[in-house]
Amino acid sequence: MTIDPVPLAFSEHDHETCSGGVLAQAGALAASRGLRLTPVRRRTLEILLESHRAMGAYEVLERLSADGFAKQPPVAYRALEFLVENGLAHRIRRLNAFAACMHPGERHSPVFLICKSCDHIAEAQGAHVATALEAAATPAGFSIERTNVEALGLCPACAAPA
Amino acid sequence: MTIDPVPLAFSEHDHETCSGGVLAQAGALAASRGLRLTPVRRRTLEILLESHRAMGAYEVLERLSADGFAKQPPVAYRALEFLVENGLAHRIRRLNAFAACMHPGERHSPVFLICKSCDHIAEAQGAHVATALEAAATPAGFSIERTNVEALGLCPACAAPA
DNA sequence: CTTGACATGTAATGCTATAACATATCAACA
DNA sequence: TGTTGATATGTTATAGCATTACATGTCAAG
Repeated sequence: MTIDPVPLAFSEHDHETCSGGVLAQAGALAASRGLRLTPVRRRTLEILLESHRAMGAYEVLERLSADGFAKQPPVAYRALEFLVENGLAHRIRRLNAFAACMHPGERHSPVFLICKSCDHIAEAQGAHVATALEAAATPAGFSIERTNVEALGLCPACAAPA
Repeated sequence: MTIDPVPLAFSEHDHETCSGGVLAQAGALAASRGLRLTPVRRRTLEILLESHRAMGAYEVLERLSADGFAKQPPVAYRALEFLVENGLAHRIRRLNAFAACMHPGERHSPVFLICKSCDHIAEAQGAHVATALEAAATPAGFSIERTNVEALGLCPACAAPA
């Protein structure tokens, strides 16, 4: 599977299929890497996958506790950390929040497009951005390990006249 | 004045001249735009300019209160917000911190290079990054308003063998 | 010298994140 | 199969970041 040039996040789509597919990919990835996708972790990912929005850790925590998990912050933070570490979710720093990765297991340098109006988030192809970033860092003698690239703006639906 | 291709942040340099110059630029910019660079605001900028690091709001607040300003969070946050809004400082989201802008008044799409070892921050040329970002957002129909581009890694000094 | 806009002082609170330690679970191996 | 070590979870407490709300002060225009 390759990454869609146009992310679904901003379009009408069959979200059941969308999220289900990603969940399946995530499960397969975890299995192939010997990761332990435990109940809390899996459930956390499911919660993130319910929408194309970023959720704060405490919002996730609420949901988890409604499902019978403990309601202390570390529960959510640990699950989220696991997902992020293993490429199953992303941290959206601008929002102090987390979003499911829509392309788990695939090499991608995500660029997050954050709609300031509807709060939806899409993960765009950032390969060229990553290249440009390397080019900007190299003359400074800086070696990049990780990057955050986030753009705030308006998605097509919200930009369209009401 | 044009932007240095290689930022000074990661090199030995005459920091008095460096920060003094930026402060002067900032002052001129404020004057030309009719901005009120009040004592707290000016002092806040000076504090940020003392090093090429990002400082948390509470760290700035400590410094301000030592200079006789009130020691409540809004004091620091308001001054920092003013500086950021007017392009005299940047917010480094990865660190929940703030850094002085090294090129106030000049059009630039900053890319922040954050050394994870010495904590110094350089502001690199991000024009090409911005172009690539636009190119990534356009097919999604997304219109960008603001961006954050941050890279974590090692600066030349810290990457060099001890 | 009044008015209105902007800036600052101050108190209280809310949100985000982590440290530290106890307990439990699970897989590998003796 | 029982021990052990690694990993995961429960739980308490606290640290760190940020904002709301309202009172007070300052300054320039009219």
